[in-house]
Amino acid sequence: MGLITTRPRGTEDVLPQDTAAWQFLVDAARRHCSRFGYYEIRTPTFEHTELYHRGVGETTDIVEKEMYTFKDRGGRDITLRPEGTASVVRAFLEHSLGQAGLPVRVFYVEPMFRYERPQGGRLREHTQFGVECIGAAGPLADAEVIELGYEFLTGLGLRNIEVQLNSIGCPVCRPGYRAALVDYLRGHVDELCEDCQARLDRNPLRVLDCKREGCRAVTAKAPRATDYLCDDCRSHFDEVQQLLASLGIPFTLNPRLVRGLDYYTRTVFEMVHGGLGAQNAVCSGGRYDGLAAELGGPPTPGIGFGLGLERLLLTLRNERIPLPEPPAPDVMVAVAAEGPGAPELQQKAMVLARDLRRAGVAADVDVMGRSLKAQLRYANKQGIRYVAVLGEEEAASGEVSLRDMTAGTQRRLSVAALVDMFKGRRGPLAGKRGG
RNA sequence: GUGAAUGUAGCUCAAUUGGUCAGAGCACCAGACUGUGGCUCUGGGGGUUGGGGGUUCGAGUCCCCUCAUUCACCCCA
Repeated sequence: MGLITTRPRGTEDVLPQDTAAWQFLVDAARRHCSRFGYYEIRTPTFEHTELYHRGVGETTDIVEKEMYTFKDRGGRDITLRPEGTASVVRAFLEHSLGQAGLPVRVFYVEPMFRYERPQGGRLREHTQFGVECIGAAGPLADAEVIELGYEFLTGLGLRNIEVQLNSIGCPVCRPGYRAALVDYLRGHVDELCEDCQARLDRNPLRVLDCKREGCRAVTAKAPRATDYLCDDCRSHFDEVQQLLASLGIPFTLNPRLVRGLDYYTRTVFEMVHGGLGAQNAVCSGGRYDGLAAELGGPPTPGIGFGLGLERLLLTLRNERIPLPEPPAPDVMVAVAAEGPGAPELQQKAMVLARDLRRAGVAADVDVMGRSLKAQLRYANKQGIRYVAVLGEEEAASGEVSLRDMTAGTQRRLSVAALVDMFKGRRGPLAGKRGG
């Protein structure tokens, strides 16, 4: 394969046989969100690079090494969106969306770009379904957002979704915790891996989710964020848990859960599913009470999550959860053409197909000029159930021979009767198609 | 960015220790007494063996580089 017939690394083509499943997922997300009173928002695919430096944080992996950043022809510093929350909060501030009343509840389904080494369930371009609830500071909003994500996943038929929950405090209590954590870790520096030794100064909380055995052994006995929460954070976290319990959403507390983005405060969560390999988080999010102010707007609390659709699709397929296949046309108009009369019959076939389509029927027609046998083979392979054969004889009497490919039966009927027969049908018949 | 494995027709894979080894199955196209699919049979198209360089009389088979894929790490959706 040459360069021009190969897609860029970490990207994916969604082929015709897969688009029905994609549309189903996106539709499901939209319906689900509208049930919760969330409205769709669309933001640009690229933003000023500064938005992510300020919003996501200078020391995060995303900003340090994963962004697709470039200068446009006007010399502006631009970055392809690596995550959704910063853009949404930016739009919230730019358009003063809060004026319409709080909270502002929105969702999006948009592509994200991160320069990472591709792996199962991890791409350089992926699609994220995310929601944001902006303006509500209390635990009710946390519970609502988590409920929305959890019900979405289980509603698709997924079993064994594990909700992991933690609280990483706020500007009041986190410094104290951070100091305690650093203090503890300093006593075990030599047991930490190189990466974590570097993290100690830059972003000590991140040492907690290191997977290396040595580090895990150290952090297993490290102070926990939840033991250092201030009174407000403590009660907030307790109430979130009570609410989840009363909503019937099972969860487990994971003190190692810290999330890689700087804007998180208080509640952070992930929904994981086994069978995804190392990339097992299908949905994750948290509260970001300081983000709006960080971006120069009035202090405004918020909470949301991001959910990777490629990863979700992978999980659904692994779990053998049935997904829609693209429907085949209802009927195909085939031409039984012999000799000099062929062009005229082909024209009539095109006209008949047009009339069917005008009547709302999904109709295929041969454009290859192939033999009747080949046309039938084609119809069979495409899963088209009915073939209307148009030959000299039929054309002369304004009829077609309608063949039912499933039953193997055939009968003559007028063109008008054919259109009527399909006209009443609601939606295309299901059929198999492609690979 | 680190480590490992892999890379032969659209797909799944063959090809003794480097020497007719560029093949098979499926798929595709076309035929099988000429207006009819699915089954069967016959025939056909299709690959500069990911790309580049090197060793050799000769490389898909050995060496180097590069690109890509997969898995793990890093991290995340």
